[in-house]
Amino acid sequence: MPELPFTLDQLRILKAIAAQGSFKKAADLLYVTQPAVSLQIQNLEKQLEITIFDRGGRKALLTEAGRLLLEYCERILNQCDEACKAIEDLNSLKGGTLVIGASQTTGTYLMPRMIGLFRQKYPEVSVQLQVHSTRRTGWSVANGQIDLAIIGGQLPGDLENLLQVIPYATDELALVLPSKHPLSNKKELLKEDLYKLNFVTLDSQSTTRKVVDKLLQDSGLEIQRLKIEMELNSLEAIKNAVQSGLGASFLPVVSIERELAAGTIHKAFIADLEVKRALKLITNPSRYTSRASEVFKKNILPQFASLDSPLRKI
Amino acid sequence: MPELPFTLDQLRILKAIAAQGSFKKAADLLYVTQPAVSLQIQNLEKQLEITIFDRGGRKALLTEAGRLLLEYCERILNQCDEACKAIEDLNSLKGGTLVIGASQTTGTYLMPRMIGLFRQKYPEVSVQLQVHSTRRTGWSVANGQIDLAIIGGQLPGDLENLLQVIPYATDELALVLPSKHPLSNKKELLKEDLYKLNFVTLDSQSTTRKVVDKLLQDSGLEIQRLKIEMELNSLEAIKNAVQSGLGASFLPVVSIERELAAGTIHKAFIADLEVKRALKLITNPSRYTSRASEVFKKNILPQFASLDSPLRKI
DNA sequence: GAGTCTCCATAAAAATTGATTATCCAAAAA
DNA sequence: TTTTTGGATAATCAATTTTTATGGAGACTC
Repeated sequence: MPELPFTLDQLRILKAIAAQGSFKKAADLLYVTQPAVSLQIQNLEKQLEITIFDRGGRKALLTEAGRLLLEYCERILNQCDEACKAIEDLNSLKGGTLVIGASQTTGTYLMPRMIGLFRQKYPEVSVQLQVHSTRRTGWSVANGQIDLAIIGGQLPGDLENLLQVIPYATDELALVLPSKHPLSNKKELLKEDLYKLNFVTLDSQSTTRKVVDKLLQDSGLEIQRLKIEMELNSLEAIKNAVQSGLGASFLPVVSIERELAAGTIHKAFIADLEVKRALKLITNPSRYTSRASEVFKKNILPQFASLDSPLRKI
Repeated sequence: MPELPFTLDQLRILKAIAAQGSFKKAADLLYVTQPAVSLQIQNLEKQLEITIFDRGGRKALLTEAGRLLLEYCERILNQCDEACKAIEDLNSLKGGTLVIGASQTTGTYLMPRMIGLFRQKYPEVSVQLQVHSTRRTGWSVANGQIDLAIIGGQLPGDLENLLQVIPYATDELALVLPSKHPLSNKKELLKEDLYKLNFVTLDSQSTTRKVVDKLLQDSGLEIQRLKIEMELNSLEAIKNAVQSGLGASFLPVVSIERELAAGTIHKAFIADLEVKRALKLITNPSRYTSRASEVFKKNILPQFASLDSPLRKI
C-alpha cells in the first residue's frame, strides 16, 4: 500500500496558483499566508520529485510536469466537489433510496398511498417497496436490506428481540359475502352461521390466513368445521371469487374499500366477534437510520396510524 | 472557496475498511493503529454529517451514505494513482514532450538524425521540432516554448546574456559548383576565382547568408563584386539550381553529403579561405529543465558534437 | 451460561505536521 | 539607482494525528 504522495490541500493550492499565476495571490485567495503555499508546493515538488512552477519571472508558470499534474488535480478536485454535493443531497433528502418492506396486504393497499405522499414531499428520494412474507421481511430488516417495514404477522422469537416493534395500526379482517348471498341481508350474523358458508381463503402458509384461523379458534369456533371451497394465494383473486358468488372470505377492510363502495361485495357483521390484527412497524435499532427512513417514520406513517398507535403521539 | 470536508487519507482508510470489512484489518493493512482508523472515520462522519459504517455486528458494513461516498472515493483514489503514474513516467522518460528548436540547416539535416537516436532510446517521449530563424528560436527558448535549440547565427545582444550559449559544432559552408563546371576540375581555387562565378544564394535576410557574407568580407573579398544569379529561400532549391548548372553557392556540408557522394555536385577548395560557422546550443538557465531535455543534451547531442565542443567532455 | 476473544470506542500523552510572523533575497519596475 | 513586488527561509507556535493504554459490548467456546 503506497503512501499518498500528495494531499488534497496541496492540490487545491496548486490549482489556485495556476489560476492566479502567483503564489501570493493564491495565498490571498485561500486565506493563508504566502509562506504556507510556498512550503506546500515545495513539499509537493519534493515528494513527486518534479518541478511544478518556474518562479523566474513576474508570474509563476507551470512546467510540463506542472501542467500534467494540474490536469489530474482538476479532475480530482471536481470529483471531490461532486461527492460533497451528493452527500449533501442525501442529507437534505434530495437523493438516496428508501427501502420499505411490507406484507402482501399492507404492501398492496396501504403502502402505495404512503409512498405517494412521501414522494410528493421528497420527489428526489427513490423508494423501493419489497413485498414479502412477514418472516422474510423480518430478516431483511435485521440484516439491513430493508430500512423499515410494516408487518401483520408474528415474528420469529429471535427476531422479536433483535428488532424494534411498534404497534402501528389495527387491520380489521372483515367477513365478506357475495352481495347476492342470502345471508347478506341479515343485519348481524351469529358465529354458527359461519359453518353454513363456503369459504374462499388464502393458502394455509399465508400469515394472514394463520392470523384469521387463530382468531376464530380463540373465539371458540371449530375451524375444521368451516367449509373451504378453495385456497388461493392472492387477495385480488379471492376478491374476484367472492364477487362471483363462489363463497365468503375474511379480507382486510383496506383491500375492499372500493368494492364496498361499489356494492359488489357485502361486509357482514358477526355478533361477539371481531377479527382484527395488529399491524406493526419494525425497524432495526442496531443499524444506521437513514434520514429518509427517519422522515418516513416520523412524518408519513403517523398520518395512517390508528389512534392507539404510539406513532400518533409524535 | 469552500473548505475541503475530507482528506485523501480518510478516503484511503474508508476504502480499506470497506474492502476488509473491519476497522482493525484496515488498520493493519495501512500500518497504523486501530484507534487512528476509528478517529479518522469519526472525523469524516462528523464533517460530512453522515454515518458511514454500521459497526454493530462482526463486520463493519457500509450504510447507504457510505456506499455513495465509497463510489466517489474509489474514483478519486484512482485518479490519484493515475496522476502518480503519469508523473513517474515523466520522471523516467516514459512520457512527456521535448520541444527542440533549430535553424533551417540544422533542423533539416542534423536534427532528424538526433531525434531518431533519442526516440530510439526513449520511444515514449514525443519530440517536437520547431524550425525557425535564429532570432525567433532564441526568443522561444527565452520564454520557455522551446526546451533547447541549436542555432547557427548570432543572437540579439539581450538574448545573448539571458541564455546559456554553448559552442556545439562547426559547420563548414562549402563552395559548391555544378559538377560539369569548368572550374570544378581545378584542385584548388583562388579567392579571385569567386568573382568569375555566378552565385545562387539564400535571400539576404537569412542568417546563413549573413554569416557567409561576413566571413567572405572578413577574408578580404569585396562581396558586392560577386555576381548573384538568383536568391532563393530554400537550401533544397539552391541545391537543385546548382545541380542544374545555374551557378555556384556556399552550402553547409551537412546538407550536401548525399549529392557529393553521388557526384552530382562538386565541392571546391579555396586557398586561404575556410568558410565555417559555429553552431551553438542554447538553453534557458533560468527555467526548469525537463528530464527529457537534460538527457537530450547530455546523451544525444555529444554524439554529434565536434571535438572542440565543451559537450564532448561530458 | 460463564469465560474468552475479538473488535471498536475513548482518553491522555507524544509526535508530527502545518501555519504564522519576521526577515531576506532577487528580479522587475520606476 | 531606488523602490517595489513576489518568493524563499527560519524560528516559533498551534493544531492535528498517532500512539499507548484501557474499557466495554457482542460473538464464539466449552
